[in-house]
Amino acid sequence: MNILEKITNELDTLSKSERKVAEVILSSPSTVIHSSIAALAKQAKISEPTVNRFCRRLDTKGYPDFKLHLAQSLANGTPYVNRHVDENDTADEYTSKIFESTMASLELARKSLNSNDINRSVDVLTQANKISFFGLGASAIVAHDAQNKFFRFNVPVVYFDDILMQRMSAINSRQGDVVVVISHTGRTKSLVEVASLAKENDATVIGITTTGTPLAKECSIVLSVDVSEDTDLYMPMSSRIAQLALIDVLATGFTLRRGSKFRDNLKKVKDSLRSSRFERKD
Amino acid sequence: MNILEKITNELDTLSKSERKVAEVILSSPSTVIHSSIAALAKQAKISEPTVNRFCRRLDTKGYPDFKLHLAQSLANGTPYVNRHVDENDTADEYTSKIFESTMASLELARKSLNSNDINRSVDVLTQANKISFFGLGASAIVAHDAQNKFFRFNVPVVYFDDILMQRMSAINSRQGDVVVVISHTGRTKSLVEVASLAKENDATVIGITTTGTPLAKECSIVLSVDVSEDTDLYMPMSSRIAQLALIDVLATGFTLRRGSKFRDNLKKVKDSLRSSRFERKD
DNA sequence: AGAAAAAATGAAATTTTATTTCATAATTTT
DNA sequence: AAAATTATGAAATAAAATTTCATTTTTTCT
Repeated sequence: MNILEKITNELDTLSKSERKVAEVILSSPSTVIHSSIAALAKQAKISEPTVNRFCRRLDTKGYPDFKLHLAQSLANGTPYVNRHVDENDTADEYTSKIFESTMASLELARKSLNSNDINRSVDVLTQANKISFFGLGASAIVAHDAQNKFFRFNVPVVYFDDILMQRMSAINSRQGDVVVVISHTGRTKSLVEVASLAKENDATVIGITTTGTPLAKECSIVLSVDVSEDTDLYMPMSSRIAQLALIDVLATGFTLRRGSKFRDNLKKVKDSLRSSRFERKD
Repeated sequence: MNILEKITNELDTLSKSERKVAEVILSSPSTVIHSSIAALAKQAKISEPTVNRFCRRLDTKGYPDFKLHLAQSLANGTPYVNRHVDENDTADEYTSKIFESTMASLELARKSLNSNDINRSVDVLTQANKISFFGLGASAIVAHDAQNKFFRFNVPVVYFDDILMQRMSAINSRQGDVVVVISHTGRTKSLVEVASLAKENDATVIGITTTGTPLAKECSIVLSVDVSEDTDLYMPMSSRIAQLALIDVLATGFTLRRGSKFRDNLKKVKDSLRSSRFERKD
């Protein structure tokens, strides 16, 4: 844990003099890491042993060790955090906030993913007779993207962003088929039903959704993508990006499982697009 | 600069004994931050003053100060970098690599964006009579996503991922229309043509592409989204994610420009979806 | 190659910094 | 209000880092 947070937390377990030390440190931690124990004691108007005791109370070995912890906390700079866009933000500000929040979400999502489930998903995907990706709204584009990727693998793949098509497709699915259902909320009724229908028809259902949602309960494998809420502007933002990163992971797992010869084919697919592009001069 | 990198850089300006110190530090920096100068000297089999001189040569005030720098470098953790997926990676490894590369790309993309251009883009978007988003392949999903977002704003918006439709739409465009053309490579012939057609017909053309591409040259406003190459598996990965983040930025700018009353409407749009979802228990 | 100069190195001394000890002061409990 | 507990700092001690300086090693220049 960050030592600065720790100081704040334990502020009330400290004695009066120790609190003075804490206050000096909190008010200007970057100065403190360059101060000797004597200098800090003087600034806080207490004695050196008090500083020492203060350090020990925070589970450090002594003053130099404490400074080390402090230095590390300061170094952590701005780890990406969700920063909310504010009414009066300049373009620069909201751009930074959005990019940083997105990065923070990716970090969170990565933690919520379980490599075991990814492995199992890659297993079933590589062995599938047919792969279908279903999503609605913002998740539709994720399904769309997945189709675009898996299509390059030369496997039977479809995507639907239409409730009825999804339903028909789910009903017609069979053993050996894999249905990937994508929904951030995991509460979209029609998608939950589609998942359940596909499962009844013996398809393997992979859910890309948040942990513990109704959709998660209907799936054979759940790939949990937990991100902080997309509350800023009432529209999905980070969630779909984290889902796309997961699609990349699945696609990568797929190609790795298929071996190097398969990857040569991918290169051919890419090269086939060349004639549609303007040449690069460099 | 990271002190570990600095040590590596200056390795050949160091004397023989100092290099021994450097090697011990590089091989196990986390041990060193808990060692005294004597302990380190002993481990490197040199004298204490040598350690001290080593520290000074790296522009630190002395050994304790050096340790502080070292601690900070260690705390910085792994700044996100592009790490390439390897044939023998485990699921955990390639998942981490993909997420981290994505984050690294977002960081890069954010730097390549110019807030002035964003501001101008938001300007023209808020004043547009009609907005069209065009993309092909992986960029098609970005266009698709943009439509999804801007549709909520209750403005006339279309998206096309079909060459002919894009062409027809471009030809029919007029003053006051905004055409957003999305292409990572910026070299897709048909898209460059579409951009040029739209421009000839007096539409404002916003290009979401890499700096200095043929597409960029045809646009009224270029939003440069530079990411490191998506070379890993011959398919677009980070590029489309960075583009999506940019769409979020534009959508956010749009709503901020429109004011708070407009945002209440967005909430209504979101709430309208509620009945299609299973209730949340919490 | 060999002498002179320069640079590098470490032992010992010194200085700085941190910690411990212990007496006293402040606070809490009874 | 006395006793017990806890907090505090002065002084002593210990530890760590730095400086000084003599010695060794390396480099440069005949």
